[in-house]
Amino acid sequence: MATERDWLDEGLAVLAEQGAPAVTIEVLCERLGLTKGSFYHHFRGMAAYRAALLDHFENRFTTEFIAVAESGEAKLERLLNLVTGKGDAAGLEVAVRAWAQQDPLARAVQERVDRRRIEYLSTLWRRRGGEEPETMARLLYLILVGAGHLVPSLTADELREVYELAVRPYGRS
Amino acid sequence: MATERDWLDEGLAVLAEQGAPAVTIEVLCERLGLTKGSFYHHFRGMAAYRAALLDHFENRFTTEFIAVAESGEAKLERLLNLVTGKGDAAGLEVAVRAWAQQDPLARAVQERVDRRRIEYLSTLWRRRGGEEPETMARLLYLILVGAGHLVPSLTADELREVYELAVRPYGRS
DNA sequence: GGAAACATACCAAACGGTATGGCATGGTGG
DNA sequence: CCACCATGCCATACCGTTTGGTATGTTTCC
Repeated sequence: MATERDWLDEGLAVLAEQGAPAVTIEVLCERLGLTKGSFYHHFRGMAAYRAALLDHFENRFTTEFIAVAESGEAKLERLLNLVTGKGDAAGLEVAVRAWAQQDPLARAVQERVDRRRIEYLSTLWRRRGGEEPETMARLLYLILVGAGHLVPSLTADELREVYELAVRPYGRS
Repeated sequence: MATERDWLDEGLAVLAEQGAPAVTIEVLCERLGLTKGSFYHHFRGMAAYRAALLDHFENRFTTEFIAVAESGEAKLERLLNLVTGKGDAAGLEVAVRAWAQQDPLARAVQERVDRRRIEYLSTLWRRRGGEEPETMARLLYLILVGAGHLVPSLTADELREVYELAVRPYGRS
């Protein structure tokens, strides 16, 4: 028995592994072990599903982005781990950005996601008493995004070096 | 009358605008105003074309990356312009990175491209007498990559601010 | 010099396979 | 009864590939 949430989570997984064009009803059905009848019970059609999927992505990966960082000290450290860390988060980002280049709706979502994340980093930096929080937030975010796209990925140590060089005058966090 | 080079340039354009899955023989033929017979005159088949396309990309967008920077003073400035500047260069980067996630050959190409660019930035920084050239090269490159993926793009001024903040202790270039 | 053979670049059409979204019907368990 | 799902089918579109043919040079060789 599958819930709507299951369909959406599986969609994000397919997105991360194979990109937006691979997110089809048949692929989802096969991976979930269900059939099309089930899909059409939960969603009006493919267009509605895609919209719901983007909504799901926006909620999970901005809210979660912030929530992970907020859950404890060394917030920036946690964000770095989130980028290098668990498997397909980076792949998902890559896939969505490629999707955003072709689909206006996906682009709108990506735009909100980027803006909200940068805003959060800005308040985070301001909270620490850093200077130029807006620009510094952009710098940190560009590093995060870049690190998620580099081939091959930087090692954790290399990324830490880069990060420390970027925040040089302020020391570690 | 089309040359093999025309097919490859058009392929890069399709790649930048619509992503790797859209690079099909039919799409290329329509855009070039030619037919499939012409395609099969120049290439053995789709597999051979894709390999040639990746090769074409690697040559143009690493060699060109370096050549643009080397052609005059203020080399890092020129690289920034290359990112924000002319149209679909950023879109091409996004598309190829998405492609690299699914195709091993594309991934190998992307890996070489990233490595060569970082190596070049490293020598550039070393030439200026900067400290920690390897790490600084990675920092600069992550900013470039991140900037090319952000939605919406940073303005030229915003990007310049970020860049100046990153190289803070060394002043402008 | 001139005909024959070849090379280059392209066109038109069709084929075979596959994937896809969509839907209609029928079943099952709570 | 109804949410939930299985099965089966359709119509379509797409895509790589093959084949055969056209038109224009270009070389070869008697």
